[in-house]
Amino acid sequence: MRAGERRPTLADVAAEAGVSVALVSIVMRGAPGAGATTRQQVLEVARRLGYQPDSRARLLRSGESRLLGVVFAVRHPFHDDVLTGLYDAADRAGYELTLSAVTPRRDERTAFAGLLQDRCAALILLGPLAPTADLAALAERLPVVVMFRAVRHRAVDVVRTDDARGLHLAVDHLVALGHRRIAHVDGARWVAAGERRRGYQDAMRRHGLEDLIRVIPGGSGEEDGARAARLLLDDPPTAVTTFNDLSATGLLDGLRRGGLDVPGDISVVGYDDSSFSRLAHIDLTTVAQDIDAMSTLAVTRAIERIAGTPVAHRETVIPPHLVVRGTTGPPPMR
Amino acid sequence: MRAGERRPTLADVAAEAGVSVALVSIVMRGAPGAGATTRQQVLEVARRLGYQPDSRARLLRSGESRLLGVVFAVRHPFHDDVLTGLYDAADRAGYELTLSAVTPRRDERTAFAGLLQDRCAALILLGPLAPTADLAALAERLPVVVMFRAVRHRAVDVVRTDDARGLHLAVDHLVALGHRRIAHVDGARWVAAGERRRGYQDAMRRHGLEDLIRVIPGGSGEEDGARAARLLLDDPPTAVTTFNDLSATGLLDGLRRGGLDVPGDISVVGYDDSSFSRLAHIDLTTVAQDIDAMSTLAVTRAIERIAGTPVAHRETVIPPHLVVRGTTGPPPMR
DNA sequence: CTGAAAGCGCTAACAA
DNA sequence: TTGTTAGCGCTTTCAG
Repeated sequence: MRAGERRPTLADVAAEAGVSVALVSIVMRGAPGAGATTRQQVLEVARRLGYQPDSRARLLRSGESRLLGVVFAVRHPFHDDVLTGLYDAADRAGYELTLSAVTPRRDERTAFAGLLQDRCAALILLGPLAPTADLAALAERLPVVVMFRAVRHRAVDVVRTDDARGLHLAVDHLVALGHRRIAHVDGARWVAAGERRRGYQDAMRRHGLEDLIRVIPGGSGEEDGARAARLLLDDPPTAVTTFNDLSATGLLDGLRRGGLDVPGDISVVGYDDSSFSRLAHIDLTTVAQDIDAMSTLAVTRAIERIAGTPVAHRETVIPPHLVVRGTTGPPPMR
Repeated sequence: MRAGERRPTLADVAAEAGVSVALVSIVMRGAPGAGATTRQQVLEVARRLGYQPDSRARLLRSGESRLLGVVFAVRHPFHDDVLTGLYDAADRAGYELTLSAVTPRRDERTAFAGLLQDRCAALILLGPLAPTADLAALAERLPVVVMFRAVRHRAVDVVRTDDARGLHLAVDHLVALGHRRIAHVDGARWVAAGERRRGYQDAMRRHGLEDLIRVIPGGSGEEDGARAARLLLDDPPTAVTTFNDLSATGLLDGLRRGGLDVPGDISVVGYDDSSFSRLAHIDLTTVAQDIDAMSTLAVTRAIERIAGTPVAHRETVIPPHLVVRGTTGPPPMR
């Protein structure tokens, strides 16, 4: 960029084209009310001058922001896929996305504040950890759609997966293969951990296996899975469901180091269908959430709220599906 | 959000506090020129009304944007770490970041355009794939800092890793362990692949191993690594360097399936220190880039350009370092 | 179909 | 220390 050069404004284009600014505005927005010839000319001048409309001024004047703020967390491979879906959905709806990341050194509060100042019309939060009260306070100011987490508050919209059903699918799959001694590695206090644990317990009961229910303390990291493996090695079940894929990979490694073959001796099911779960040497059977559907739903819901459309349900729960890969198979013969 | 409720403006706060808008503006910015008592009062009213300054109006008026646009790609675990570093650096410098993602269905052009409309003061691009001419055209409009890629154009600033040196480190490490037959799995046409390949070749020559230079066609994905493994199994070397971690994991899997022990029979070195390379069961020796230093440098450079500070070098090249983990060891005895 | 004028929420002169 | 005033670049009436 050469110094001293000002970016061209509407007025510059208007002057150069010999028309009024209002007309240029009409042309740039593609709004009706300009002759085809004039339109061509203006467009040509704008291109030549390298004119870029200033979205700040535009939004400021028009009052409407058509801007959706998204808060996501880095190092969640899962969120990357969601962003992809959200961009698609926003694009289809004629909205822009503005992103604010949560990083190890940038908390949710900061991420929220940034978006608030940008005058987003609504916020979409991916698996926020903030207490419900904070989310409710936010929702006081603008429509808030929370994804991948249940929030029991009437001001907050929720689009999440039926996590209990996810574990039903996992257990059903294992039982169909012939497993009975199925353990679950828990997700501790993480978002959705409780529902997944209860899903596991329900499913076991439904199959008449309540006496074999076994919940192992865990967490969201690989090391949590590895720790769980150590706890299981003394008396290994024939199959394990887990809170998430990362924990499952740690578990896999721990079990193999302990001399067990997967899936020969023991089957493992993850949760999330993370990108690394697809890697050939991990090849994890896992529960996948329908990210595209959920993204579309979240954007639609946000826009409905912005428009003030009455919405019947605050919470939308999407069924997950099972992706069967190489870490599950029949139990070993006795 | 209850419908019909307008967000409070400066004027609302001023009216409520019984002072002028200018004074409120001064207080909200923390600028000098307001009495302590008034300041307290105004702040209190603002808090009570839930006033949030409108950064768009603020920026529009002040002319300065203090906004850095960042283009990153989704599904690059590496970029997550860079974002973390960039937020830190921007925060220290008193700048805001606005993110625009490249996704499988949202190309770089679109990502650039979005930021341009937001009137960023400068752009930071993480490993852009766009041709140099496009980047130069962008740099015509505002300062552009490219990271993780060499761009030979006087209008574009570059902060990148000395990738050749990265492969020198890898080869030196392997040679020190006693390896001589070291192959390199190439990154095809990807950003930086050429320099890494040349780094490998140089290092081999420096160690008098030019006759043992062996470049295997590859790519950036796991499947490329797996394919390379098949090519190597006929006549395996004792060590392999790779274009990146993902390719290395595919290679690892392919080699192990082919009956080789890593690192007993063959050592493998990745590149990037991706988060998954740290997973205990992958535990990949890899070349790490100094992300924090590079992030700080990129932000600093962008701000220098915005301010019009004369900058001596357009290109800053940072040395990488080797992270030794479990996939490298001495070559097998003969 | 086109132009003139007002004002979005804010900051920065300047005046009081 | 405080208030008044004039815009930033744009959209949006409302006249012509």
